[in-house]
Amino acid sequence: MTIKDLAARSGYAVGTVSRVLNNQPNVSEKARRTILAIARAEGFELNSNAKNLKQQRSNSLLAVVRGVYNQLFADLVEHLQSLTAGGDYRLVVDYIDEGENEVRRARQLARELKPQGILFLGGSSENFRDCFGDVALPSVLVTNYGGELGFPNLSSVTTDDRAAAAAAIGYLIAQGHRQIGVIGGSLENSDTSSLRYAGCVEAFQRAGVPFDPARRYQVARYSYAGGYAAMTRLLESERELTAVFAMSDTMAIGAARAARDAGRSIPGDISLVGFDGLPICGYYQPRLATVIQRTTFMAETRLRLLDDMIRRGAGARHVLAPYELAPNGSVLDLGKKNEEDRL
Amino acid sequence: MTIKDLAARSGYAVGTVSRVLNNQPNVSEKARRTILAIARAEGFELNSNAKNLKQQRSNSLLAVVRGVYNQLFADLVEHLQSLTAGGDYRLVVDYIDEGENEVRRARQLARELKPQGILFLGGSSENFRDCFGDVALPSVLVTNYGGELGFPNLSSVTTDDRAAAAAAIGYLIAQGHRQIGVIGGSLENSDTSSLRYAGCVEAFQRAGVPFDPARRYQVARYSYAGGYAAMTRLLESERELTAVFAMSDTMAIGAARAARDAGRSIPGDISLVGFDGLPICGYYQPRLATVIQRTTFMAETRLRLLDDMIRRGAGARHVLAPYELAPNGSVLDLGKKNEEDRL
DNA sequence: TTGTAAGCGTTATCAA
DNA sequence: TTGATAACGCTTACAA
Repeated sequence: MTIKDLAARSGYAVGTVSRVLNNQPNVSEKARRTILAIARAEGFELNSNAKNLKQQRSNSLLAVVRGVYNQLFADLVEHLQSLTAGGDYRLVVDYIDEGENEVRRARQLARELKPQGILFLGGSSENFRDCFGDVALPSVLVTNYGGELGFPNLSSVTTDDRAAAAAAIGYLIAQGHRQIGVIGGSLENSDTSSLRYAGCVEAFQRAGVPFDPARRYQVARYSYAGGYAAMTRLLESERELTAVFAMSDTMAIGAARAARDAGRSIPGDISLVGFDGLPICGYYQPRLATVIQRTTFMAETRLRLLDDMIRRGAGARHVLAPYELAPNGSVLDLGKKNEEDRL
Repeated sequence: MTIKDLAARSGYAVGTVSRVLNNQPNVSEKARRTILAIARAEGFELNSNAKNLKQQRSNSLLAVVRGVYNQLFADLVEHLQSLTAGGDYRLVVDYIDEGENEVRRARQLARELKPQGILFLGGSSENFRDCFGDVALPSVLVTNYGGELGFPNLSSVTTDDRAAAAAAIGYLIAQGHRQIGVIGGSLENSDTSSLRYAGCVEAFQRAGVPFDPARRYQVARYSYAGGYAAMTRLLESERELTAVFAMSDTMAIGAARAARDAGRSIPGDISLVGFDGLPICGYYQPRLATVIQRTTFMAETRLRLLDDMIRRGAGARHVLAPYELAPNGSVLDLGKKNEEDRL
């Protein structure tokens, strides 16, 4: 079933059929009704390959997700999906491993799919610096700040990772903790981790609390198992630790398991703060203190920025998403505890 | 950059270029080398719209995922993604809400994308009975048994939900529990829930343990919040409950939170068994007993079945995936406990 | 308001 | 082994 068949069946020419199907003007009501009726009866759908070929573009948005096991990305994709569901764009999601180059991948897929824009979930500045140059499509980088890259077609929506991490450390310090470990990603491969790391260091310095990265910063993959392994190493060498900040909730939960397996209680012996604000935080035992990233806001903003660039030719913008520190049962108030101990 | 340009640049004709790019025979080594060199240098990619238009099909597999917040599906999609990553197919993932009709959606998308096959994650027999008739593509239904539907182009890979649920209940009974609640999906909308429900009833009957569905079966959405709400209702009306089986790990974790918020301990007061075998089970506190679904096996089998149907014209097959009951800290051995109490 | 026809980038057939 | 060309289904000028 093609528009030719529709034309034959309706007695109109293909041009008219096409105009009707695309809601264009200059078509008589009669033609519109007749043609639509037949189309509906036959369950006719335009062939998007032919359409895209002709128009030299498709109606799709390409989302390249780097890091398959990242629960936060899953959340974001879900939001994106439901936001685009009714709209003008079709979302094509592609997942790649953390080790791969997301920009090169996007470039290749873009040649093939001719999407209208690209969304990057996760990614590293380095790859953008190296390869983004010849990507001409409007793009949005999520969970990474793209401001200093200076590409005119690359917007970004990201949490202020530096400030957010500093807030997490500040919170632990305010609760009386001084012996604090940090679990995060590799500082070479991950901008996000680097920014959060910088925020941690800043918070420690500001409060005059000593922090020896060589001993107290443990690199891990963003997964339960990664958090588990990192915590195990921390507990072995740093016996006097009273708190740990993990750069993702999944790592924090892995860390909690490791602590318990090592005979430490949460938060009795070790207080724990995560990052992301996944739904599980409120259901974990104890409820997990975390830095909430506003996924709904981020998803909406992304789409808006991208749409502005595509439809209105807007320039690149860089938006910081609000974050929120969520105190919870996984953190013990040491000040209070010491006071009670004195009594 | 099109193959015409490539032809001009290389001095060969488009036909030759096309043959080279598609690894076809009857091309001289020299032509192959020359053309590939230029293509690589220019970063040339075939336009898949034109290709698909011409070939009347694409190289994609369509995966329609029904139930956006289902963590198990996320797991399965990840597996699928990594399995297809290097291969001949491109995976296009589409997420729809639990309320939507997955078959109708697939039919529409199929017209547009011309995929080679369709994967359904989640779905209900009813929709298949109503709408699958005019879907001609090889398809695989996952997490739902499709055997009795009798479509020649619809395979299925599924856990034996009935037996698996019976095993979960049997386990609780073996541990001495007699007052057992069940949390699961709507029996009208979800085949999976219905099968698991039937397995529960069967296990109760076999063991001679009374079970009043009206009071002890609570319908919930497959989410933390759904489990929480269902558990809250259960605890209010059924004070003497000692154990609960939830038809997903997420619901089980929601239920655990509800129990604790109601002042009950896990597993001291309430034992808990989940379903799916998500990674979180081993990290939750206490570790969550569950019925493990073998996601890797399921993902691999699916692809194999689909590939057999596409490439070798194989008929529909219905495979039951192995499941495994994983006992864990969230279940209290009441027999043992009673014995200890006596001493 | 409608019809006609060119052309999008590719594959595949047939002739050379 | 290579080249020329029709065709895939659609959009869009342009003509009627």
